[in-house]
Amino acid sequence: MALIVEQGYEKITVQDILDRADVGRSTFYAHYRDKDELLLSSFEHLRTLFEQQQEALLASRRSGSDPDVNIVLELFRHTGQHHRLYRAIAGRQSGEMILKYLHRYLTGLLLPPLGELVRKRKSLPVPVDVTAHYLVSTLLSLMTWWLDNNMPYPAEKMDEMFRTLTMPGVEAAIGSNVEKRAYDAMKGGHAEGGAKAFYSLFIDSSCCPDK
Amino acid sequence: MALIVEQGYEKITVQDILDRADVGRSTFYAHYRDKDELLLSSFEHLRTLFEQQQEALLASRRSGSDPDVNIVLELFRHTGQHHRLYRAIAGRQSGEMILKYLHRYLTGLLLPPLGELVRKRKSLPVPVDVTAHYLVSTLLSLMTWWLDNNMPYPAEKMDEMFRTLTMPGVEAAIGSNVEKRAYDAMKGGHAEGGAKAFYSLFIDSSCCPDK
DNA sequence: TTTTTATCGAACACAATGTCCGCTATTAAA
DNA sequence: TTTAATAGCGGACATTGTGTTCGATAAAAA
Repeated sequence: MALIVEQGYEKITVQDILDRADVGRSTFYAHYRDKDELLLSSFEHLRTLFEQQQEALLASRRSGSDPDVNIVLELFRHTGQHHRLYRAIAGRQSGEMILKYLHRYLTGLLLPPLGELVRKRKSLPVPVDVTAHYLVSTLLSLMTWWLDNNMPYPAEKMDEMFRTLTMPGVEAAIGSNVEKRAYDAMKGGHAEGGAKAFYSLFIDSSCCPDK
Repeated sequence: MALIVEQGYEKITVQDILDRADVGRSTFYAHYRDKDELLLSSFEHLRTLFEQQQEALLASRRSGSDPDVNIVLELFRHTGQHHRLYRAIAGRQSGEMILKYLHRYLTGLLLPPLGELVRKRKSLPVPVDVTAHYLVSTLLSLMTWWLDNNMPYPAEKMDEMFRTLTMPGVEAAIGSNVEKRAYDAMKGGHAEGGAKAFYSLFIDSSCCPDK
């Protein structure tokens, strides 16, 4: 991870990793097929950690008064908590391989609730897959910016900015007017109770897909 | 370009290029330092072509009744016109190098008018640099999607979708309310006359920076 | 004590990069 | 038309990086 931030993922050679980790060449290849697999496995650890924490959080909230979990906020919190690692994974110096992986993963997270939301509508100003692609790209680009600039704002502020930028547009894109209240409530700082349909795009109860 | 679409930029070797172009090894290195420089030079040709066309378009419009040029629409038109090349440059199979270059270029195009727009405002819900980063990433991601999916919609429709998705959010991000009319006018399909301030973000008269 | 397991380092084949040099067309100048 | 300059060709080469193999060594498990 340090090497990624130092010289960029693509430029790293296996020898660099060997020297830094003080490990023999054959030892490395006994564990990983190549550079990519090493990075992927590191990310997998973080991903399962995140999903376990979300599951725990969801369980604790289910008994409480507010059972909702804001996925985007939790993502910012999680990446901020492990910012040194995620800066390597999703930052400027990261590689294409892992960014594509992240894009797919986030799409899997955001697409189901979005699809559910537009299921009943017939014609949309913007097709769903475009909107989904847009949402994931935006989230990823905001995260990258945040991590690369040493997180100048708290996760909560980033979540707020993400919503401010994307929500009105998505609302227009899915041709919703019923959910106007959700956005207004959200903009006020906290959106509890009442308006669900649109806001629930990220207030998801099924955040852990492979389970 | 064909090789990029076939096997992805990163995987291409200089030998592949030599074989496909039926060119000697030393000939290649007499003209370009490496793979990157070859792609960059190809893109430079397209970029200057675009800027020249924009200049011509601007000159012809200046005499007419509507002197405005919609940069985003022109970008979609231009990339659509050379879609085979741009699919290699900005598509799924493209490399990180050129995408970063594109990002910088588009930022140079969109940042000045955006900065001009928020010059007078004191505090913003979302900082300008975040909004700029967001806008460029969104535009780039929509273009990539469009090219990779064989351009299922005309450039005009893509421009419309881009606006539908981003404009309301940007409006909220720069704390504008005066420009509400601009967005409404735009949403109607065509926004001529009247509302300028916000809409002019992309209706730019200084589209060719290096001049 | 014996066996299993993990690591090490050296060596190797292979692929790709970028450079060098001498040969040969083609083209432009003398 | 002859001559000189230019551009391209292709083979050879040093270098760097990749991924594999093998025998030796040390520590942990049986």
